[in-house]
Amino acid sequence: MSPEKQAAKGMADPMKPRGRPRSGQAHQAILAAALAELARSGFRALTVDAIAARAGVGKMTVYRRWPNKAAVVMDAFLSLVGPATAFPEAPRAIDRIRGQMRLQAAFFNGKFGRAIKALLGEAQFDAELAEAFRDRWLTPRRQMTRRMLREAVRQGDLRADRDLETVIDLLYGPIYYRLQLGTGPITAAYMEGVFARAMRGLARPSASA
Amino acid sequence: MSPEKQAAKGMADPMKPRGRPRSGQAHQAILAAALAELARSGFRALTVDAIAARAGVGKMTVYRRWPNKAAVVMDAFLSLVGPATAFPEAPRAIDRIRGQMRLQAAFFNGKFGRAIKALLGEAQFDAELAEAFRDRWLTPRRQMTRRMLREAVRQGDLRADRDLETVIDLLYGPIYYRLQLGTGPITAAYMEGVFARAMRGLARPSASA
Amino acid sequence: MSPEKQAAKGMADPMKPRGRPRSGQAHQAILAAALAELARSGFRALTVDAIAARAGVGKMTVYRRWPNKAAVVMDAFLSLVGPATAFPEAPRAIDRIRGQMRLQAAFFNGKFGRAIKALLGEAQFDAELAEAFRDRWLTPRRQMTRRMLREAVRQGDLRADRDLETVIDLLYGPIYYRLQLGTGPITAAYMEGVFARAMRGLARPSASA
Amino acid sequence: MSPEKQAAKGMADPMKPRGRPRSGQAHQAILAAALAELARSGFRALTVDAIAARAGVGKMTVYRRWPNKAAVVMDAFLSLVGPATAFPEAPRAIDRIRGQMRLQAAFFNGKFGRAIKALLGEAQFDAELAEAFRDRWLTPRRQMTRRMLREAVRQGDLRADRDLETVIDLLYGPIYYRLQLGTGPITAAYMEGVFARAMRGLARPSASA
DNA sequence: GGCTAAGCGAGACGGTACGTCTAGTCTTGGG
DNA sequence: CCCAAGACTAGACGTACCGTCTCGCTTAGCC
Repeated sequence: MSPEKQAAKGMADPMKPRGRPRSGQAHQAILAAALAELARSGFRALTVDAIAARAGVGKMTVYRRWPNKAAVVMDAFLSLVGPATAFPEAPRAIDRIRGQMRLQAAFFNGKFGRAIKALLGEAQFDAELAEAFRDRWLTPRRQMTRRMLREAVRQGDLRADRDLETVIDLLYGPIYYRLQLGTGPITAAYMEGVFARAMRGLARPSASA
Repeated sequence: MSPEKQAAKGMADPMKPRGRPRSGQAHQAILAAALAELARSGFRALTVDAIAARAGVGKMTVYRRWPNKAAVVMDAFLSLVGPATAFPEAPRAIDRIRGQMRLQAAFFNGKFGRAIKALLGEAQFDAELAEAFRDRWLTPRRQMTRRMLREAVRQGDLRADRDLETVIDLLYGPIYYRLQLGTGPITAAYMEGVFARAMRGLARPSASA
Repeated sequence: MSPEKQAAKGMADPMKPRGRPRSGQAHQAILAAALAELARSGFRALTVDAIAARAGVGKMTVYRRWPNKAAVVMDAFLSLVGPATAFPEAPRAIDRIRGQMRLQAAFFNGKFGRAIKALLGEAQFDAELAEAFRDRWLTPRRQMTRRMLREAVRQGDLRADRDLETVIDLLYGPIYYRLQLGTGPITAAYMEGVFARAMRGLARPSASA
Repeated sequence: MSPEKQAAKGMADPMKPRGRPRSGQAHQAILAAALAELARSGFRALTVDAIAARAGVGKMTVYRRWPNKAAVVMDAFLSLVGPATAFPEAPRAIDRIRGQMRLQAAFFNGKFGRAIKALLGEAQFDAELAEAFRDRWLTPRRQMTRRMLREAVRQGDLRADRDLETVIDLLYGPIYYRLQLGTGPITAAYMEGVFARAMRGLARPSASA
């Protein structure tokens, strides 16, 4: 998926590189073009020819670096959004989580939301793409969330829980669900609702004995 | 999407239908063939030609009834699974919900799970398909769940909640999340975990005051 | 090809016709529509659906009377031009032939020329159509020409010739040649040139001894 | 029609050609396959898919070079028969013409005759195809005939004639007429008959004064 | 007046080929 | 060995039209 992985195909990694070196300029141009085409046409209508043409690059140069169209677009997307949706600063970890959920809601509502939908949709048909999505988008964010959750437990705001994965799913599942299924708007208020119910629980206090 | 909607395109709906009526036999044969091809090849590899050939039907007969391959397969899928994943009987509504969640987990693990993934993925690119998915798969199930939730409130097991939509998202979001993102297996145990945490809440009892 | 031939398929020709009789009105409407479509779209672009629609007739009603689209158009064409291109009156038969050749030139230049081209073109792929063209267009005209030639021989203007077929070919071959190959305009002057050279011969008088 | 003409569509003809050059091998393979399919199935039944498959070539490669199926087959035909039906050697030009007419009769009776019929038929519906037929089949042959006719005049066998076009039509019109209309067999004897009558003329010697 | 047979307008049917499109690979000449 | 350009194979797509079939109805002659 990544250029490094591509390059590793040749066996002579530590050897001195021969011939004309790859143009970093081309790399950037391709990513930019991919992003532009993604915005213009959406994922499906977008063609590799169009990306190459817009980048002023041969198609071969694209395929030398990425195995297929989905991978290019995925990389373009990730290169762009990498640092976004961080956890805002706050004294209590629980508030940082809540803040991040609000940020994510805003994020999912813009054009990035559409891009994520498309990429995630395509990933249903392409295992490698799905892996890339998990490894480079999802996992880092879950990692961060896990850290926050542990901190919140330490600070006495959350119960200790052996299975943080499920906890994360409970908090973030609903937002992806709405994004993909389109059952309603993804607003800050909605995220607050999810957060509050997840914290407090749905059962009547007396009943859960 | 559905044939009825198709037919409604003509302006003279209440008029008596003229000409040779559409063959219900062909309709059924196409749906069956679509299902068979879906099982054999998966959604992407499956072709309309193959469906038509297997159904012993001209390609035109397929395209006369559905606008594209996704719509056919969606209809085929829905015609099959329509009645599945019902709420099992139980004295308390809250237990019926939990039971249904376990059933759904099983359901999502089989070939239906793969079909749903594919359909849901495709729906990210096709608004009409997305609508069909919502209207014919999702909405009826949410409707049913809503009824169950109200019953559970009446029976004193759940808090009253003005926003049942969010409650449903909290319960079912995680399962779709795992299905689509592949972050872990969808087991009965997982569903129990989701259910339990959603009921009890994540916060330390004292903290949520 | 003709309706009579169609009707003769049943074995009980002399039997009294049963059931609803065929509508003469539909027959005429179809021929008229075929002609109109021929003028509008040319032979290739013209569709049976269009003919039927314009005639306000079901497609079946067309196919009950003619075996295929070429046959309809051929009939439409012949019904129209039947009496045209007759031999003009003149005291000497040789002049009637020359006159008819001039008429034919004019005829081939109009829209009928285009229709003949198309019909003749199509006939290269359809034996039945070719037969119809020969039987109903060509043969009657050749018959007439043969009679004229014999008369001209009797009147002392032509040599006696055992093989009138070749003579006719010599006179009329060139006009069809130009029509089909498009090597030049089909004018009255051209026809005169053909006629004159055919009469007088190409060889130097002394040389042909 | 021809590949050169195709290529000329781009505006930068004198520019150095960039990118991978078109494969001459593919070109030849397609023509050969087209010929084979023409022999096997006839013009109408022959499909572009079959040509491409037999040539081991993608359909796109066919359509990149020719605008439609008729154009391919025409090119294939012309590339094959280019040099055929030459004028046989003889001391007197008039005999060379007569000899060529006999050769042409033989030629038109074989499978080439059927191909010419089909191509000529198709050309009635396709102006470009007709042009190709004229430019690459007909015109060169007429050119040659014109030269022969002039030589025969010089040798004293033919009258001088200002309008050689009409003379050629008189000699060759009948053969195409029979080929297209099917009014009789195209034999050497028939050609002799045409030739003789054209030379000597049809009129009674005394009458044509 | 009812019966039977065939024709009627409409339009769906099976089939087949078309010409277009895109993905991903290969091949030029030049850097 | 990389690059831009663009041709390559492969194969699905959606459209078009052919000639046939089927529906509910009408129109005739015969009983």
